[in-house]
Amino acid sequence: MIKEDLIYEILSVVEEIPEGRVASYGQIARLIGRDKNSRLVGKVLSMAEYYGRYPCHRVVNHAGRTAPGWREQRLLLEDEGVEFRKNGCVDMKRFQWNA
DNA sequence: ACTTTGACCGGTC
DNA sequence: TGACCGGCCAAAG
Repeated sequence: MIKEDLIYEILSVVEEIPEGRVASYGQIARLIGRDKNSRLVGKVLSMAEYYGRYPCHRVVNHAGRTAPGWREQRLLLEDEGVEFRKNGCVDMKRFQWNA
């Protein structure tokens, strides 16, 4: 089990990510004052569907890599205008959300 | 109490 | 970017 308050904090931040923008796990972790818990953020997001409808597809790792085993994520982002490089990574330089 | 496991991160080269 | 590496920390076994 993961603490409810932690889940709420993470999801409330994810909810703020604007369309056509992406955020990294570490970035989320920092925004909730837990800069060292980026891995937990990923864990929570992996079950985000269970807690409600959140734009969890706008979260990638620091290199701009999309989540493993989730092919749809890339399409969802492209629909919002986020561009990918040949290697399959988001162009963080241009699309990372500056909160 | 100890070990392993993750949708991870920041230096450094 | 990319590869390599040591660090992080809650959870589950």
